[in-house]
Amino acid sequence: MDNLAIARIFSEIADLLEIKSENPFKIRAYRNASETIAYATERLAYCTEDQLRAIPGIGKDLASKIREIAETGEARYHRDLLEQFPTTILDLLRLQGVGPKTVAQLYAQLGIRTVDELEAACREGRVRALKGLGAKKEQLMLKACAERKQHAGRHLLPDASEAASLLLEYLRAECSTVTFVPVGSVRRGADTSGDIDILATGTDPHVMATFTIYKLVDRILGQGETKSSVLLWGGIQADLRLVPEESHGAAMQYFTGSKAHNIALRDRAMSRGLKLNEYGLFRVEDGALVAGRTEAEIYDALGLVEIPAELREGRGEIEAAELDALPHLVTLADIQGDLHSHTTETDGRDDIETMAIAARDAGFRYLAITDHSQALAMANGLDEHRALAHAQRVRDISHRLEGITLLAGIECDIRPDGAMDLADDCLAQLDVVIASVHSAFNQDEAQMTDRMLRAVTCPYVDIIGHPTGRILLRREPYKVDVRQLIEAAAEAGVALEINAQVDRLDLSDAHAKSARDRGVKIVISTDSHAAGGFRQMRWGVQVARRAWLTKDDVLNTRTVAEFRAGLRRNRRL
DNA sequence: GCCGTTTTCGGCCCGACTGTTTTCAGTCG
Repeated sequence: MDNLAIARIFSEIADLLEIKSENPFKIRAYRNASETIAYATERLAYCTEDQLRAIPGIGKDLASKIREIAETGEARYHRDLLEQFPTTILDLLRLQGVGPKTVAQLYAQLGIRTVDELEAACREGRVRALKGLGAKKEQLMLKACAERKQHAGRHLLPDASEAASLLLEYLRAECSTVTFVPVGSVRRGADTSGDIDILATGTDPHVMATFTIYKLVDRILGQGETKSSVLLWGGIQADLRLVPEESHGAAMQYFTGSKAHNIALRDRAMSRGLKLNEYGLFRVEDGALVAGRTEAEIYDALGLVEIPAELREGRGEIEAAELDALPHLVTLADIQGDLHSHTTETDGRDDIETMAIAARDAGFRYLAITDHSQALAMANGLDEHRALAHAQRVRDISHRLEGITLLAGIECDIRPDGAMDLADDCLAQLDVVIASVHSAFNQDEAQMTDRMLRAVTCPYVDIIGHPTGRILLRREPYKVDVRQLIEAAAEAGVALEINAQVDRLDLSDAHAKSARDRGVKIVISTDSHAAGGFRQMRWGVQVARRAWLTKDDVLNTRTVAEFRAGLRRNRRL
């Protein structure tokens, strides 16, 4: 039982208690604990009750529940709650604009348990009959249902990757003579995945049976000799395909995709009198096998250097490979610092020093502490006075610590009219300023674009944080004209952020590539709210790689001195 | 449910916005 599984159970308990209108502080205790557990560095299933109780936010009761989950895989309290409400009710809670009170009301008065039932009830005008709900709310709910359906069956990259690596670990242990590799969108590092694809090469006759009896299989969707599909616990589908040794490379290529890349590649094969499929590259005239054992062999036979999986999206990679002009992609090891983090001074979970040490342990040479500004009241955002005092503490601690440099910064809100949330003379005294939108998300495109362009013109803004505001599988980006934003950033010398939070990954790969093409510098930041957050850097780097970024394109691959020299504020001096 | 005590209860974050209201409840960040 890994930490995330325990965290998920606590989070579900919190959701269910909310629907029951339980004591809000009890709910918060479960939610806090869920986050703490998800971020914890050691595996809590191996901890004793005393060790667990030493963790802030985990008391007697929660410690014993963690032990119970570690030993039995489940908590009785959680099961009891689920008996009072159907599990599907939790899907309703994830709809935009639908909270616990509404879910409780919908279930109690209309018996609504699923998104489909809610959709039907809205269409029939039954929802507006409930107290506090009207026709307009019905429309919003219909829209939320439609958005949900659009995302149904998709999963965030880390979820899919984690499920894939557990499955691979199991398969490799059980069938040692067979080679297993992840393919599909997980191998390409796409920000969301529809399913997990695994390729097996070898001759073990038990491979398929081994796959379908995996302990996390919820349901077998299909089972054959060369292809099987299962639905895993948690709703992720996994497909396994078995191919003979001589087709390994061709199958890897074929099943890694993407579709657009494969079509272009097959097209190229055809124009050379060749045919490409999952079994190999063949000559059309006599059917002779030209290549198939490795991917490199296949690309080579098509006159191309091997293309990294992340670039196989049909965005010009074949043309670049033909000229041997593929970028040398940035790696996690190139990253020297992190430029976006929060502490207990606003909505972070750990203090400055704890964050600094965790960043150092994660391999970073520098860290910018960038807490929120005053507009974010719920996060206890900083006004000018507190921001400067906080900056002083950051600098003091930086002097004291070995092996890491702290930069005193801020994540300053961009107000709805585009003004900065803090005065210029305050921003001028900080080392680095990120400007971000956290309010009035529903402005129209003209307003939102003007707002962000105005932020870019502020001479003390160095970086635009999570520039489109998307929350993957949950919230559409705000309506900002990214092209104009990139143009403005290029002219002003403002960097754009790739926020590595797994449900943001914002900029997206496609936008980051446009920014790079226009010469805009990129920073990759974890936006860590706790000491465990620095591990998320890898997901941001994954986006950067898919965006064709090299080490030179990314500001935080530089040393701290080079980085500071490259900031807009210092260049204009 | 956790925490920190002034040791065994009382405090724990809140402002803006929206759609529903006629004074506010629910949701979001």
